[in-house]
Amino acid sequence: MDNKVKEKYRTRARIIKAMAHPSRLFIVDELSRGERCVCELRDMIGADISTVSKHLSVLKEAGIVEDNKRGLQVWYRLRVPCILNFFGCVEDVLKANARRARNAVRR
Amino acid sequence: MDNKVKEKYRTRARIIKAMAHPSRLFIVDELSRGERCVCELRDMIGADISTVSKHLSVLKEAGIVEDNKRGLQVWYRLRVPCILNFFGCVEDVLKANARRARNAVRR
DNA sequence: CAACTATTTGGTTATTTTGCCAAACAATCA
DNA sequence: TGATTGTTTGGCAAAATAACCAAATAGTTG
Repeated sequence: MDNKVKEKYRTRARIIKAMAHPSRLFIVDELSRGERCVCELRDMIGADISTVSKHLSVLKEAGIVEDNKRGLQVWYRLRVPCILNFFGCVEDVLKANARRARNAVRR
Repeated sequence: MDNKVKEKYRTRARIIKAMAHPSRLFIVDELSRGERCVCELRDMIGADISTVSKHLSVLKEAGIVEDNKRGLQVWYRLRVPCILNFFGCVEDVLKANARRARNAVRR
C-alpha cells in the first residue's frame, strides 16, 4: 500500500473512529432526533460536563456534528444525516452474532 | 442513561470500533471484492504478519469477517455485506469537510 | 462591573491499543 | 519423521484514548 492509499484509509478511519465510543454513539443517535445542548446531553449521559464536551469536540472535529451558540448554550446537531445508516448495519452484525452464539451452545 | 441503555451503546460501539483503524478498514474494503488469505493481505498492507493476523482477529471477534482454513492458508471473507454502506456515508462526511475547508480559506 | 451560568481547555492518571519480535501451532511435503 | 510454509499467540514498549478535576472563557443579568 503506497502512502497515498494509506492516507486514504487513515482519513476514513478517523471518521469512523469518532463514532467508536458508547457516549459518542449515543450522542449521534440522540441528535438524530433534533438539536441538543451540551447540558442536556450531559444529563442523559451522566458524565462530567468536560467529558461530554470533549466527546462533542471529537465528533465536530471529524465533521459529524456542528454547533451553534445561542446565548449561554451551545447547541449541537448532526451535520451529515446518513450517519444513521451505520446503525442498521450494526444491528445486522449483532443479529448474526446472536445466531452464532446460539449455534455455539447447541453443539 | 441506565445500565441497560449503556450496555446497548457499548455493544454497538464495539462493532464500529473494530473498523476504526486504517488497516482494518482496508481489509474490509478489500474483502468486499472477495476472499483473501492472510498472506495476501499482509503483502498489500505491508505490516508484520502477526500485526495483520491480530487485525483480522479483531474483525472476526466483532463478527464482521469469518475465516476458513484450507490447507496451509486461512481465507477471510466478509460476514455481513452491509458493512459497505459505511463507506458511502464516510465519503459524504469527507465531501462536507472539503467544502468546510474551502469556505474557511475563502473568508 | 460583579456574580452567575454554560461550555471549553489544560493537566494528570489510568487504561487501551498498536506493532514488532520470538515462539508456538498446524498442515504439507520430501 | 524432519523440514518447510502459513498463521496465531504471548510478551513488551510506545502511543493514543478516556475520565475527572480545576481553571479559563464567553455570554447574561442584576
